[in-house]
Amino acid sequence: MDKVDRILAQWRRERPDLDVTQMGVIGRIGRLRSQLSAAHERVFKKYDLSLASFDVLATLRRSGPPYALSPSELIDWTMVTSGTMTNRLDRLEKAGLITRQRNPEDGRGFVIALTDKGFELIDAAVTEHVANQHQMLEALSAKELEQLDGLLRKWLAAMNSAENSENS
Amino acid sequence: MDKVDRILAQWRRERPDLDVTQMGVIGRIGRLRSQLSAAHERVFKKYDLSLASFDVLATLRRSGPPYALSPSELIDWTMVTSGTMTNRLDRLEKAGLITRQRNPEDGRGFVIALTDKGFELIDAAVTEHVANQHQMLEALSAKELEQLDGLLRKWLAAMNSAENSENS
DNA sequence: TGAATATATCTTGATGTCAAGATAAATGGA
DNA sequence: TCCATTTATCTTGACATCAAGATATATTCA
Repeated sequence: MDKVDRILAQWRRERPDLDVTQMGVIGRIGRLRSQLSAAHERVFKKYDLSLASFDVLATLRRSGPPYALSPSELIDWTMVTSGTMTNRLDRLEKAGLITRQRNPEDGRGFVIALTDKGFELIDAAVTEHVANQHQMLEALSAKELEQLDGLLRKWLAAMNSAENSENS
Repeated sequence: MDKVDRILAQWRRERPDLDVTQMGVIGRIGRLRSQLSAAHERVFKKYDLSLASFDVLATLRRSGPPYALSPSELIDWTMVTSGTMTNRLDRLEKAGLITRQRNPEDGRGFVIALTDKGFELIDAAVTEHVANQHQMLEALSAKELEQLDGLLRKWLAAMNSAENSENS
């Protein structure tokens, strides 16, 4: 009987007309996400990073040489708004982790690139990050992990197609 | 091959020394959460609510008569800081959805209670909210739902106990 | 070629959140 | 009784985010 179960029990008492079966899974996703975020932040802080800055640097790093993308490409990967990305890039530039140069082939755009310092920082951080994620999932067996991944993948695919069919 | 798969593929190419198996599940939890939030907000907006205000009103509603709790109790249920709760209560009070009175039995504390308007609003909103959650999970069968819930529950319990054993 | 439209990014203003510290009241001994 | 500590809540200041609008450049097609 965890906190989510207690919430469901309260609703069943107060609103027996509602079927709150789905609320458990959805509630657990939310709680899990915030626990996972907190666990992630502990590693990020060691490198003076936030989830926001890690996200951008990691996207540049895994894109491969020359470790450079446009703000628009970064927006696509990270799924934030353009205003948020501008703010993230401002901070990273100030910290000397990225450079921001006009795109010579498109005067509207910029090229965001990792500096050497940025490359080294994210490379070290991601190593520890991955080890940390291993720990977070220690409680589940390989089989359970695979099962969970399958279910989440299916659900996510359905959510995405529901969202897309909305604006048609 | 969804976006998460593409991210893993990039890491495997760029950092073959890392085992990124766990990153898939964790990434999907995050993406799912933001899709679910967005889907929730669509209903909340119809009632001029945000996730933040819905959260507080729903906690009061499901606590049962007299639909009143202290800020501390609300903080426990919603897992936000005291500063965040003060801010949420300020807005809800201004909107006439709750009242905030000194606790006659403890001069340090307050009693937060639903107004009639607040009660009616949250009761209508939660009805639609639950129907909305049904839709979000349409893609999974009852069996899959149960399986998913079991895995999430196990994982969450492990994360919680890991967190608690830290501060000991 | 020029005007209309589309695209890339930045700016602005409002919200929501947290951490740390302030304030006031309650409680627990000496 | 009275001081030290604890508890409940609010305040402050810094961030991060989004939506909407501004700006500048590119593209399209009449």
